[in-house]
Amino acid sequence: MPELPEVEVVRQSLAKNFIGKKIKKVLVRNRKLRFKLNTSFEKELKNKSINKIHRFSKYLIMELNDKKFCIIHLGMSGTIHVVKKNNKKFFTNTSFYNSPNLPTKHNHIEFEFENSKLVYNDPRRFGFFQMIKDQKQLKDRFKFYGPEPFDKKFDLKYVINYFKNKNKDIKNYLLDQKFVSGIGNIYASEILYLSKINPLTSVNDLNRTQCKKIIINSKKILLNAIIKGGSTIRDFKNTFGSSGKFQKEFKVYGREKLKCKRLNCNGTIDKIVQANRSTFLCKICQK
DNA sequence: AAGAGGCCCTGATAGC
DNA sequence: TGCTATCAGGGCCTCT
Repeated sequence: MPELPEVEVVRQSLAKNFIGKKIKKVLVRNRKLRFKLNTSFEKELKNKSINKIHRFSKYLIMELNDKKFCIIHLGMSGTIHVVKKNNKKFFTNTSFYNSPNLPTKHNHIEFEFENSKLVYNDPRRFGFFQMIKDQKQLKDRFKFYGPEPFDKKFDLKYVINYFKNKNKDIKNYLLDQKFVSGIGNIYASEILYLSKINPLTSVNDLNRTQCKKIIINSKKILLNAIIKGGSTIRDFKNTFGSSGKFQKEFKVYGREKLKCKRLNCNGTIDKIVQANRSTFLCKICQK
């Protein structure tokens, strides 16, 4: 679930709940995430307050009052849950999980605040937490990442220039974080569908108009997803990233063999595989 | 340098 | 029912 829009929705929720709050205790149940958690992790966070919560691409960046940062990546299956203290069992019993959306397994990391808890859950453990010691190190951490779709730098000149002498499929470039940051497998399909561009098209063969469309539609799709995510998540008071109600209306993703939603198109959505990942498209209206 | 492929890990689901 | 195979929204690393 976590592409840029989902991470942004999580960021907003975390900001609402934890800005200015002090981390009283850090509990780590499993250090073996995507990267093994440093032994000093707990100590570096204990008694620190959260000044701000930023986001870059699919990364959450917690800015602490000692000017260090804690970055969080949700990987494929990471979710963050907020548990409020008004649950009686909160600090007295480990089986406090009576929030219906909070899993009982794979809750690897918890930050305890005075009146609430942040719980990090991640079955596949492709996500990670990482401490960053200062602004400079933070900048270095992301120096090989391309601009976000919203970034002014992500313009026609940048795109055309980047595609020079390249010949991968456009779908793969949308997933390439060095080119553009924050787009994942779902929205890559959606962006190309909206742009009426076949995902198999080599970037060599894209004209200016098509490049323009990709830029505009990347912004459009992601912004819309943030708005939708924000509105659907509002009903979930303590839990973020829960499945079930967190649905979006995808035009192509997951719609294999269903009818193309474009007006006056008789096409059927196909599923193909590119670089070992599924791509959904309508071969009739995506040329 | 660019591009292809393997791999980290668990859980849900499909097929037999 | 229970086994095995396949697939999942990410990104890093290695090899060619």
